[in-house]
Amino acid sequence: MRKFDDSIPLKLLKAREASMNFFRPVLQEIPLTEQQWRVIRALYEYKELESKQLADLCCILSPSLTGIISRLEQQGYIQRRKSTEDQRRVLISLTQQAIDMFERVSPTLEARYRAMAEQFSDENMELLHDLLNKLCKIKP
Amino acid sequence: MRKFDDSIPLKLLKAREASMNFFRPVLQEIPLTEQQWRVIRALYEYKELESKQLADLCCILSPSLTGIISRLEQQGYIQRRKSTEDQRRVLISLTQQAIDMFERVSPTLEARYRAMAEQFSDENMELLHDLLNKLCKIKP
DNA sequence: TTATTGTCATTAATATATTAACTAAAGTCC
DNA sequence: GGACTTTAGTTAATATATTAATGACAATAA
Repeated sequence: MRKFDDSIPLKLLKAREASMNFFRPVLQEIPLTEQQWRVIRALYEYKELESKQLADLCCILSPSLTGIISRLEQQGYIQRRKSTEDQRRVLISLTQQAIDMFERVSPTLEARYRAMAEQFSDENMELLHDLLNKLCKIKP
Repeated sequence: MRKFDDSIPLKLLKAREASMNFFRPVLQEIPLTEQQWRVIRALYEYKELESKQLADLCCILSPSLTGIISRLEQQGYIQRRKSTEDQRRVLISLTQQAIDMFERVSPTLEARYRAMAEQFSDENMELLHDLLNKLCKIKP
């Protein structure tokens, strides 16, 4: 039978942990959680997003996102407004404070990312990106 | 600057989600959570483990494991005993009920795993295993 | 227009993740 | 032996994950 460690989901989890070890210390000093940073990073790039789009991009389920959003709002990092056309939709964007914080912190994280890529090798990096893209497309 | 989607940690997360979609429905019918199954699977293979070893194998932090263990114990799936040499250590093992359940359910999960591997291709599977092993070894 | 159906975000309930603090039991040094 | 340090497991507090259910709004069909 297949051995315990011969499991793709488990290895994906462990590999993610290994990669996150490069970034966690930086985020802890801000302080921001991993998920909060993911949300902020998405909003920095897309400017304004609906809650559902944000959840999909960040791979966070809606009920979790509701809490993350409200905590980030309390910290002054994001603002929300209701869509004028569709009163159900909520549009979310970063505050200037968040933009400033992002631009201050991201160089450090980018440096950590390069350190990780260097240790892993750019070639493996590219290979892994491809494989993960393919894996994301499989459907049960 | 690096784009939002060009992130290894995020892709590892999304790939893991895609792969777990093959197994979640099976586990939900037992019902067991993903983490509970990971613990049971490890114990089925290693027979008896200390809490710390189990945490390391399953990639679950000790405080989380404490809760998972106590819930599995309540459900009659595991039993614990104190080590005789070192009174700090707790040794955990499956009950017969859990062994029976495991042997009943695992064929279905193995079939799902083969379906996943087939869709992804065995070649990609092997390549991904290698890359993830390498990635697990990097240190900040 | 009304009744039906579907969608978006949230709430509720439970399980897990994360960091810090704590307890009990070993191990170490003197 | 006694003070110090370390280790295994747990508890505490907060954040997130997961599924089900809800409320408000929108789209659609009769």
